[in-house]
Amino acid sequence: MKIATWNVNSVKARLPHVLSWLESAKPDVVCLQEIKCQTEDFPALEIKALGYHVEAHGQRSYNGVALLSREEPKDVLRGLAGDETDVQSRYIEATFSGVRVASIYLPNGNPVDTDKYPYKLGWMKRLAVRAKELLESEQPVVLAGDYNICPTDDDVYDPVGWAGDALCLPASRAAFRTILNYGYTEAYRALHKEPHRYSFWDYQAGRWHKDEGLRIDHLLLSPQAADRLVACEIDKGPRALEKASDHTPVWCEIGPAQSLEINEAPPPSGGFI
DNA sequence: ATGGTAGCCTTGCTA
Repeated sequence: MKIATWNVNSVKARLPHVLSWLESAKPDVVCLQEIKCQTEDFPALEIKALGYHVEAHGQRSYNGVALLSREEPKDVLRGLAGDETDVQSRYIEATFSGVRVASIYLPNGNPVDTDKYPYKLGWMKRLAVRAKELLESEQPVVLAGDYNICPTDDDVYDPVGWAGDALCLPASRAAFRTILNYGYTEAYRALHKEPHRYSFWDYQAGRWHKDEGLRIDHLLLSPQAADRLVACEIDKGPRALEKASDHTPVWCEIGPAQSLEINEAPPPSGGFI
């Protein structure tokens, strides 16, 4: 089961890239972020024509998340609990083949001396509560999305220059580690040790061509999902295209559920002599 | 060199 996350920076502007990537990469589930349209304006017809179900949670102009899937989603949940006053569309969750999958667009948090940063940390606290609830369900869970967090300096092209940014501040990284410490596995880092592999390159200052990026798009796996993790890759292809999003897809492959049965050898025969 | 790019349905905001 191939599960991908991709911040598309407007699903309408990126529709041709999304369609061609679905056809070439053949993911089973795609978590989209920054669809930047209201739910009813999501270009679902074109995507459904490729055999995908669509569940969107949008808003006007900003944010917005969606789940695309080969299989029909079950138990779709829109929005992150814990703050009834929060009107930003940043969270959607559903079950596919027994795997609970969330598409997450975590707040950016900049500038850090405004109310945007406390909003980010508060949102992460609510996400941690939900992550813990899901863990206690003991099902395979994949929390995928644009976390707007560089987990370590190895995930930043210029750690010194970015040290005071909301994506790199110690409090941001600590909030991210809180979720990992509950028992989630960050799929890319579990399988790849090499530093400076990125999922986002700013449009400005030729960052893509200089490979000066950030790794901020992550897939967090519960133990029941991590036990089945067989691959995780960053697909840089879509970022190289004309009219690209500033993010590129990251995907993981979850293998079939393992049987608990153990093929034991017959018990030793014979006895005391 | 204090810039630069992209998308919104705006003429500034967000990233």
